[in-house]
Amino acid sequence: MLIASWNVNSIRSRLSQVIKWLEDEQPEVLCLQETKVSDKDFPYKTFENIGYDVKFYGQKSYNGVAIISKDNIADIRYGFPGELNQLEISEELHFQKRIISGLINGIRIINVYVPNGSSLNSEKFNYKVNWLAMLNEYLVKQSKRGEPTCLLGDFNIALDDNDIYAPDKFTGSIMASEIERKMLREALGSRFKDSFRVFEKCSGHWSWWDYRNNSFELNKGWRIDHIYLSNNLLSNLKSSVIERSQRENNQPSDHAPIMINLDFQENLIEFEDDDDDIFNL
DNA sequence: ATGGCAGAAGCATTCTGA
Repeated sequence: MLIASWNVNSIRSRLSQVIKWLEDEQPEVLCLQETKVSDKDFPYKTFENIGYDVKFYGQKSYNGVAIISKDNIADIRYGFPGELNQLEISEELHFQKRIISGLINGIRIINVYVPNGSSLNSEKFNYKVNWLAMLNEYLVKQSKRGEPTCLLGDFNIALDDNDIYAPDKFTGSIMASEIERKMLREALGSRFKDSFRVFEKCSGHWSWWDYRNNSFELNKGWRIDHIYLSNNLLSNLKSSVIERSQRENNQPSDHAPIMINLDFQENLIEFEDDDDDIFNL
């Protein structure tokens, strides 16, 4: 079972590239971030035409997440608990669509687009810190359910110095500060493992390259897109890769897709739903 | 310290991203 994640930086601009990639790679699940489109304008039919189910949670211009799946997506959660049922949010608050979750083949998929945070002394950084605290709470609840869980997306955090092309230049600043790393580590706890680091311990593997300064050509990148697995899925993990070649496309996203392969031939999932629906209050 | 590049909104230019 192939499960992938891709920050596409506008699904409408990247639609043909994403469709081509789905047809070539045939993943069972692809999670998108930064779709940058209102739900009423999401191009879901293009995905249905090639055999994928689509669930999306977006807004005009900014943010937005989606789950694309060959198999049925059940028990969908839009946003954090209660978020969907809040009254219409004012313009100033600029309500941000950054998390969507669903159950696919017995696996809980949690797709996140963590705020960037701009700079450490900004109001946006406070928002990022608060958002990570909400994610922590969400994941604590999730782990109590015992479901096999795959947490993936654009985290906008390089957890380790070897996730940055020039750690001496960036460690301590936005996406690599001690407070962000601490908060993400706490949210992950001992509950989740970074699938990529199961196989690859070295530096030099990036998922994002800035559009500016010839960053891709110079291979100046960061690894800020991650796929985490709950411990009860680790024995099924066969590979975890970054699809770097997609960054070479014409008019590419600034992120490359990332993808894992889970094999259930030997270890079948056994999980009983306890119907304790703490997420839909 | 600032800008580089790209996308959306919307039609000139600003805002946002990372």
